[in-house]
Amino acid sequence: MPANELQKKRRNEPSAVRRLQLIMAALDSISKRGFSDTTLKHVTETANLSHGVVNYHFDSKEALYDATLGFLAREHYENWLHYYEAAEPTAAHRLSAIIRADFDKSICTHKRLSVWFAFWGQAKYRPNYLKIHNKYDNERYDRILELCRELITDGGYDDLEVERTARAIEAISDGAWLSLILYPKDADRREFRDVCLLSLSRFFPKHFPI
Amino acid sequence: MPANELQKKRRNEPSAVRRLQLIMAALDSISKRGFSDTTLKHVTETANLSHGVVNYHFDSKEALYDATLGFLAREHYENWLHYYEAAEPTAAHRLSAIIRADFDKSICTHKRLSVWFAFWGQAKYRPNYLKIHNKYDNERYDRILELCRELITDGGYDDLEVERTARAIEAISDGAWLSLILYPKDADRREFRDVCLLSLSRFFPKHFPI
Amino acid sequence: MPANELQKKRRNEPSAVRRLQLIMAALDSISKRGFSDTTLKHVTETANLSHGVVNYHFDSKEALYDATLGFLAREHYENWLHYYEAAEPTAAHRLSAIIRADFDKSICTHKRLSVWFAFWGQAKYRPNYLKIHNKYDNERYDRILELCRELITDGGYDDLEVERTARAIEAISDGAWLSLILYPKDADRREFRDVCLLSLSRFFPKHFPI
Amino acid sequence: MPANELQKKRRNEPSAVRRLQLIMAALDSISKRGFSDTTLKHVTETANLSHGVVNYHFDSKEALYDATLGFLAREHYENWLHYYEAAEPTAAHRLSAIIRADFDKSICTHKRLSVWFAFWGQAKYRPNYLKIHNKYDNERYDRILELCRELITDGGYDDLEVERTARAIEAISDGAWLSLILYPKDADRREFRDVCLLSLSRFFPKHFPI
DNA sequence: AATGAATGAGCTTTCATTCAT
DNA sequence: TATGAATGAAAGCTCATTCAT
Repeated sequence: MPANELQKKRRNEPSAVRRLQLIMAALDSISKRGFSDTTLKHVTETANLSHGVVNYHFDSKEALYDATLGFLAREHYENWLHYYEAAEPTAAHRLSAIIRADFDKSICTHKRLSVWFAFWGQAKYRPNYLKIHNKYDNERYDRILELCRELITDGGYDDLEVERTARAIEAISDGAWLSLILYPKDADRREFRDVCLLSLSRFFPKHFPI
Repeated sequence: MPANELQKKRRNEPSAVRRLQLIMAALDSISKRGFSDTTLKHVTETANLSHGVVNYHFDSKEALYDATLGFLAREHYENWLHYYEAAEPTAAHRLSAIIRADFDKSICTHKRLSVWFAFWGQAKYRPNYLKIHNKYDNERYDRILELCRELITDGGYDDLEVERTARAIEAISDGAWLSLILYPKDADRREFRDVCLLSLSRFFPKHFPI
Repeated sequence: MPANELQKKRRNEPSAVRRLQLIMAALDSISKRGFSDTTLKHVTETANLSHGVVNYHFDSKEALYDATLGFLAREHYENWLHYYEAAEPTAAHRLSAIIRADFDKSICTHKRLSVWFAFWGQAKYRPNYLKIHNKYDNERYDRILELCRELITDGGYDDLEVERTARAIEAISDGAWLSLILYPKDADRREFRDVCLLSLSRFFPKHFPI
Repeated sequence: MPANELQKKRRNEPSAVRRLQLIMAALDSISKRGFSDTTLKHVTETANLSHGVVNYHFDSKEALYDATLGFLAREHYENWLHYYEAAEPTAAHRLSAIIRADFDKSICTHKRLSVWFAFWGQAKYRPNYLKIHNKYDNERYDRILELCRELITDGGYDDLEVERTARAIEAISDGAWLSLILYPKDADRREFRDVCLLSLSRFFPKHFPI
């Protein structure tokens, strides 16, 4: 297809496509340069679009970032939900699925991880980010909590307090991601998945025998 | 104290004092506004100094940030080392001490945590930050690893792989911090300390009975 | 013309027009204030444009200065070439033309002369300036050299060394410009043109009888 | 002499010595970096003195520059006067002496030339510079004029107009300096001296036979 | 006399946003 | 819808000058 055909084609694309195109470009640029060094010029150049287009499709740079985080959060949500639903319908398999989901090849990429941390680094100052993130993530915690409750009841782990257990499990998978960013050399996606699974087996040894 | 007294006092302060003053102001401003929204104007206004001082005492804004992270990392280092040395000289007590140190009142403040994450959010794009951070933090991991090895040998936890265990423990305490930032409402310093200690007891039940 | 008409007109001007506009404004400002006291604020105010345009159309202030010198050098080049080509096709007329060109009303203005010396005053420290200048000026020297050679052969001035003669002639016309700057009161464009022509007649008396 | 002796000694030096020290340092820095890139920090570092010292000995940076140009102009003046007085007391020898003086090893250095042009590049905008320069240089022109008058009368060069001739000779020696700056590669002090002397011989062939 | 920390006006440059086309 | 020239606020940084010591 000659260049001007492509041009024409792009002209007529519906707004939603253009928005997604910009979100992907933002993702790319933030992952490469970080948050504070990403400019709209970078984003539009990455997307091969003109400079003015961002403020046409988004109210502001902030709005684009909100949408980008929204995309990331939704993608994350859909991924673990898919793992969850595909797992055998036992609490142990489901909990394991939720954890393993976070280390899926499509989710646990360098690019995405660095953008996650870029956002988290700003979470405290941008209530929006926190809101968008929690909107999706609270459900994950609730699900983990519920599964822990089932396992504790089922396994008779009398000394385990449900909430603390759920918190610990969530902390471990977040911490694993942080390690993947901070020690990119030695860190490996699958290795850290196994670190998390090892932890599960320590909490629920009857359900996760080694 | 009248203004010109203050003026007098400020002049000819040794350079190190002024540097620390600026670092503290940077810490304050970053914790309030985040990384990309902090300007030198904010910093100098917080420190009640003139605009030009920063570039007099530091080569650049970047250099001030390096120094700020350095301060934070060193403070963190000295804190856990102090806990470590004050603990009873057994592996279990020492490991517990290193973990508890991270939740010390002086270290685990909202202000500091938010700055930590601000830095981590940039770690990938600023090799400097990573270097400064790792310079201090590698030793902590090594110590954790060593203590895990002792505990595993001592307790006969044959099914525990040392490195993975150490990684899990480190991940849990990092993840706890992340939770403290992301869910500031429900999250409590002491609660998350106990989450971490609970995890320890799951890994080494003989050494950390509940 | 009402202000918003002007506004309209200014928008979407082709880039080349805006660049030239900025170059002319730079020329103006440098001629008034000199090199080190010219700021982009002066330039944009002279051009009645907003502050940001310079860095939109030029990479930097330095790049604007390069373009300004380039403009000046090219204008100078085209001027003497025009004189040269319009002259009767004899060596004597042509040499005279090249010299007289430098004192043309459009070239030998106070404004331009002062900018030339502003640049020359920086030539040693900015290799760029020298390069741009020499790119055009070398050809002038080569032409002078060639014409001197013809005249010497033709007139049998056996005691004249070609290169030295050409150098002397070039030096005289440069020195005349310098005098026009240094003694602006007594100095007159036409007077110094005649000083140069007098010198020609001393070097080649047979060709330039008085 | 140990360092602190030197220190002591410097402390007690009279003001004039310190002023000269700063002027030499300014000369050095301007010749290396040019006018607009020279800062007082450079100057004081070159002079191995403390930052604040310039404003103690001079009213302002401008005042230091005035003094620097004054030094240069006076040195130039004394140099040609010395040549003049040392020459055989004939008009021809004296004129030749004034010209040759400008190419003396101590005067015609890269360093000094570049500073001269830096000043000339600013001459138009700083009446002070022009005043300081002319204060010394007018006398040189008057002397050249007088000598030309003698030579014209003596040699019976009836077609030579005195003022124009003097102007031409002055222009040639200034232009030679400009060439030495603009074409530093091929240009040689002695070569350009000879270019000037060649010109003299063209104006006054009876007095300067080749 | 000399020092060097401190000041602050003013510089160049960046960049989100606007808007005529 | 899309473009990209234009805007101008605000950033980091420089540096002549001041001044307590």
